[in-house]
This record gives sequence, C-alpha cells and structure tokens, in this order.
Amino acid sequence: MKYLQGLNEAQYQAVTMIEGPLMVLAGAGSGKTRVLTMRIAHLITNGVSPFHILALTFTNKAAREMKERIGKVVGESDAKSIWMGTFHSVFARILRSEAHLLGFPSNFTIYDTQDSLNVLKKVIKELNIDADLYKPKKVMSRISAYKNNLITVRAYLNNPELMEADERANMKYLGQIYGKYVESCFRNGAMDFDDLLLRTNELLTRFPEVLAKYQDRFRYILVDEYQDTNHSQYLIVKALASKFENICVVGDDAQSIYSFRGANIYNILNFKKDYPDAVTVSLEQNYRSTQNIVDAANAVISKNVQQFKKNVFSENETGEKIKVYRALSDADEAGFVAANIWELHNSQQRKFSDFAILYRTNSQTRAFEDSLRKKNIPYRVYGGLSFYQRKEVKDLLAYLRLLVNENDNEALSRVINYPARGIGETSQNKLIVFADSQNISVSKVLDNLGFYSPQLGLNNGILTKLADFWAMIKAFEVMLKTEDAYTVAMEVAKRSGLIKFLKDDQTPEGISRVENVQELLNSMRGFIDEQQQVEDGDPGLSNFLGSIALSTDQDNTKDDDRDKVSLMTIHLSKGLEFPVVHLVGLEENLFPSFMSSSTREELEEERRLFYVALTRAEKQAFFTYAISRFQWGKITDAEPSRFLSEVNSEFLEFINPAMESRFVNHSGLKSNIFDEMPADARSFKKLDPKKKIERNEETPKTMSRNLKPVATARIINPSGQSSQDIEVGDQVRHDRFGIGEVTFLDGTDPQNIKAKVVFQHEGEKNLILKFAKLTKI
DNA sequence: TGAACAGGCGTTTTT
DNA sequence: CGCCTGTTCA
Repeated sequence: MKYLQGLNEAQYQAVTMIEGPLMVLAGAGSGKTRVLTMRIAHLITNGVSPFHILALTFTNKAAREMKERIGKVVGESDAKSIWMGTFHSVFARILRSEAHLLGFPSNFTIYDTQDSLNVLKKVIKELNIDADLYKPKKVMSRISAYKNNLITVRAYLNNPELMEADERANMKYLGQIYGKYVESCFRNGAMDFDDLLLRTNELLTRFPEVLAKYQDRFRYILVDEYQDTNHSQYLIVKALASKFENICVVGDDAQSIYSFRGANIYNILNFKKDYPDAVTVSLEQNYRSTQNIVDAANAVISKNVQQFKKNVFSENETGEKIKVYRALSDADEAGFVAANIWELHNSQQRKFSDFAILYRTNSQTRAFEDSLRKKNIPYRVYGGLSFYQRKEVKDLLAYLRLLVNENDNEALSRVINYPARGIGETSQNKLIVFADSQNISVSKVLDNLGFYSPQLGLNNGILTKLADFWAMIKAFEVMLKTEDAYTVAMEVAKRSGLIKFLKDDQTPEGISRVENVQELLNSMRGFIDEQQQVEDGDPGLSNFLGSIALSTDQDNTKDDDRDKVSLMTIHLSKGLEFPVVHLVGLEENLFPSFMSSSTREELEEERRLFYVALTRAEKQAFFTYAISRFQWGKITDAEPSRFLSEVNSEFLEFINPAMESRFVNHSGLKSNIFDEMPADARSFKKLDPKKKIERNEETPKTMSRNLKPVATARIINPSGQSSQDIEVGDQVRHDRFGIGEVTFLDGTDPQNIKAKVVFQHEGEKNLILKFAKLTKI
C-alpha cells in the first residue's frame, strides 16, 4: 500500500481503522486532508464501494480537490462516484429527488440570503409591522437560529419560553413573521439555506423508509470540520450513521469559528457521549509551520478556557520571528504590506501566490487593492460580493429561475418589469393582491389572464403588456424542452431585452456588466459540458441554478494558476496555507470585532479566529495594525489588538521599534508632515488630495504624532551593506519605475525611511528606501 | 413610470 | 463611506 507510506503513527491509525466510530482531533497543519483522502482511498482499496461512501466537506472546492487526490490512488472513475460535497449541496441533491414527499417541486428554488431578506421584508410589510423595530437582518438571524435548532414554527408557538424571550426583546410578532415567511417560501417552491438542512431532517424523520434507504446507501460517513457543524447537521449525520456507525469525524475545536451561523462546538466535544465505543486519534504534529509560528499560535489559544487539551508542536525549523508593523493609518498599513511583498518577491524569489493578506472584515480589502495596484502586484480578492450576486447576473438568473419554477415570486417580481416594459409597481401590486385573495399563485393568474382580467382592475394597455410578457416566458419554457440550458439562456438574454438594455450603457461599468452576463453564459456552457462527462451528471437548468446558489467564491477559483497574491477574510482562509501570511488590522474593535467583545464565548471565538489565521502561515508571518483608520467616512483612532499582547514577545520582532520615541513631540509644537512639506512637493498633494487634506483637518491629534521629515537619508539595501546618501531633490533610478525625483523623505529609523519619488512615467510612488533599491544619478 | 437625487442608517464572519 | 429608501421632478 504505497499510499500508507510516510504516515506517522497517529495518521496511520486514523487512515486504517475503518470500522466503527472514530474521532480525529486534527491540530492545525497536522495533515488532516491527507488523512481524509487516504482514508477514503483505503476504504475503496479494501473493497468498500464508492457508492457507499458519503464525505461531507466544508467547501465544494475542498471536495473537488479531495476527489482529485483520491482519484490518483484508486482511479478517477471510482473517485467520481463518491458522494462528496458540502452538507448543503449533498442534501440539496437528495431533497431534489425526494421533494415531492414534502410537498415541494423537485426543481425547487434555493434562496440565497438576499432572496430570503426580500421575502422577509415583504412579509413584514404585509403584516403591517414596523420594519424599524423588526430589522429584516435581525429577524432573519433569529429565524435561522430556530431552524438550525429544529424549532419549527409550530414548535416555536408551543414554546412559551422562546416567545417570552422574543417579547422581552421587543419582538413579540416574531412567531407571526416566522410563520408567514415559511409559508411564503413554501408557496414559492423555495428553500433557504437553513431549509436544506431542516427539510432533510424532516424527510428523514417523517419517512422511515427514506431514512432506511440512505442509511443503507451511506455505510461509511466522513465529516470534515466537524467542530463547525450545527445542530441540524449533527442530527442528519447521527440519523444516517445510526445503522452502521461507521462514522469518522475530523475536526479541531480550536478552529471552531462559525458559531454565528449556529455551529455548535459541543458536537465535537460530546462525540464520545454519542458513540461510547468511539476511538479518538489526535494528530498533534504540525508539518506546515515553523516552530515560532506554532508556538506563538499556541500561546494565544491557551488563553481560551473552553477547549480540549492538545499539544500541537512542530519539528520544522525554528523560523523567523513574527514581524510586527505599527502603521500610522490604514493606507500606511496597506503600503507597508505591498512594499513588503514586493521586497520578498525580489529578495527571496517568492512567487506572488506565496502570499496571503488576511483580515477580519471584507471592508478592509480596498486599501490593499489600492496599494497592490500601485505596485503592479497581481492579486485576487476572495469573497465579498460574489460574481453571482451582481445585479445583472442575478437578473438573468431570475429569468431562468422563473422558467424552472413559475411559482418563484421573487424571481417573477425581479423580471416582470426589467428591463422596463411598462408594468409598474401599482399594477404589480394589484396582481399580487388579487392572487392572494384568490389563494392562487401569480403565475396562475397570468396563465388565465383573459379569465381574470375583469376582476384585476387593470387597463387594457397593461393587460396587453402582461400577456406579452407571459407569452415570452412561456415561449422560453417550451424551448427549454428541446434545447439545452445554454441555448435557452442565450435566447432569454437576447429576447428579454436584457442584453440590449445593458449595451445601451457605454460607461465602463456598463460594459463590464455586459461582460458579466457573457461570463455567466460561459460558465453555464462549462457546467453543461462538465455534467455531460460525469456518469450521473445532470446538465439541466435547475441543477445549474442550484449549484450556483450553493457555490462559494472559493469554489469558483477555477484554480486560476496565475501568480497572484490572495486577499481574503480569515473565515475564508480556513483550510488553506501560504508560505507568507500578513495578518492585518490587528486592532481592538476590529479584531476582536466590536460586535464580539462582550462575552467570554464571543471573545474566545475571536481568539480561535486569530489562531486559524496565524496557523495558515508556513514560513513567515507579519502582523500589522494601524493607530488610526479611515472608517465610515471618518478617521478613528485605534488601539493595538489584545491578541498582540497575548503572543509572547519572544516570538515577535517589532519592525519599527524607534516609533515609540517619536510619538513624543519633543519640540512641544504641533507639527505635521504637511506643514513642513517641501514647497515643490506638489505631486504629493495631487496623489490623493481629498483624503489627505480631510485627515489633516479632522484629526490634528493623530497627525501631530506623525513622523517628522528628514532632509537626507542613507540608502540601505536589504543586506544592510553599501549605502549612499540621498536627499530631497535628487534624481534617482528605480528598477521598475525608471527615473524620478525624490520629493520627500520621512522617518528617522534608518531601517524604515520612506521616500516619495515622482517618476517620469509612473507618477508618484511611496517607497521604503530599504526595499526600493534606488540608485542616485 | 422611471430616473435622479437627497438623506438616513449601519456597519462581522458565510452555506 | 456606501447601500438602501423615499421623494421629487420630467
């Protein structure tokens, strides 16, 4: 068994104990993925049919990669027939084939968060409830929490405690809203994310024969990232595994970071109680990171009260200390990171793809995008607004959704008057109110428009427009019976007027919208091809739509193999690894988030998040924080994150140690770099006049702490050798930017002097002298 | 009917 | 700041 070679003792055990319940506690970087893949390969090699294996992963991408690796051991065709994917996608698939039992159409729509919120807003409006008191987002998260704990509407209404709790929270109509919301989804033939799990539970509980079928099918079950499963997922796994009990869960309680969406850390903490015979294997040797990184991460996580005791260690090199950079502002922070990446790229021949920039919130992205762009460093942002959430893409998708499921009122209301065809809000409302009063769906009314028209109270012009619109939709539906999804989608884009409407807008944004629609069509083409190659593939439109609703940004990377720096939130970085990690924005109220600093539990989760972030790093880690940050249109002062002080200082190295002394303004005068800016530094102002000047006016306090400019500085190259004096006004040459003039120098610590240089072609750049390798001409 | 604009508001993480 | 809502005007 070649694939068993090179496993350590614990790994070997985890791979080869194939019968009975098994819990693998896998510390960060301990070869968890390897164990999972090899375990599955081992199952198949030992005669278990891939047909009987169910593997639940955290992302679809993880599943795809794992399949690939398994394929290399046992052959591609076996690997492909394993059921592997996220909870949501696997059970969406099962629900499609069993939906009729629950009263849903098999091509039910999957609502994403935005769809759910829209439905909820309508419900709240319909019930005449004050939307200010019942913020849709807040209501949604409560409903979600109920669903994830299998508290159905009925269960809720039978539970005085819950109702009282909501009443105390000024939400006494929550039950009503919840009820209406569920009804609405049902009528629309739609399930939200939580429904995919909740309805699966319903299916398995209400229909024992269905449960038996899948129990028999999934004789070997593996669950990755078990620490991040919620109660609903836990029950599904438990039900399916109860016959054979060949269940293997893999996880690390120290990396549980999804409690906000219902993840229940007790699922893993109590595994032994559920399966008293369970064997526990601990993987504690970290193969990923240097000792310094592992030790620093351990130091922080040890501050958590609630955890399994573990001894994660590394036998790799000690490695460099973690470098800490204290930035003056978010822009400065981003500038440092970009300069640092550029420098390491040059001096250590690191590929750009070796680097990750990890942050707590998506809104931090922008500054880094700016700084990387300025240096022409290629990058890719993960997460944020995904491709499929763009308006123009959602619009086309809404048409397609409607074709597949006429009852999807969300989709209908999105497209009925888009592009504008004269069916305004008033007319739409009449239609909806009438449909509701007759207790039929809007599509039924449109199906029999002639019959209902006298009662609708709409004028003939509108009625004609409605009829035309519906005839168009019907024509698409007919077409769908004979043509493939791509052809139909193409036709929809054209005939609905969507493309034309978008093409009329010749602004850059407008052009990119057309491209996005084109891209959607392409991805559809790709999906169909892919599905046709797989044995039990389904190239149908509804499968495509379902896969989109459940796809994450990570899944869509297409593993674009180009050499790029990765930017993402820490949450998205789970499971990944990078040679060099920049963990940025280490400030109180940002990380830990001000939303999660009130209770110990919340704080511990933030700490686990920190742990996850740091343990992504293989060779080098950088921490940065800014003492002031541009936020919500204002400058906010910031304090360093408490997590920084939780890392023993022996693991840290402060890049700008001289900084502290400079905070004291010895002259007693209020000074800032702008006052003393050389008169000829006009391009400095040009760079970003609004922002800089605003800051200057608004926060004299912050600015007064700023660096004092220096008149001359010594160029020190990274190796610390040969040097050269340089001063404002000098002509210099830069490897990439060419020739330019130094307009400004900044800083007294020779390791950290910054220069502003106006280049002939590239414009102004902020350079760190140490890194920039300027040559005086 | 719909585009254009002003004002208010909330700001975490995601399947 | 940027998103969303509501209002105004053509």
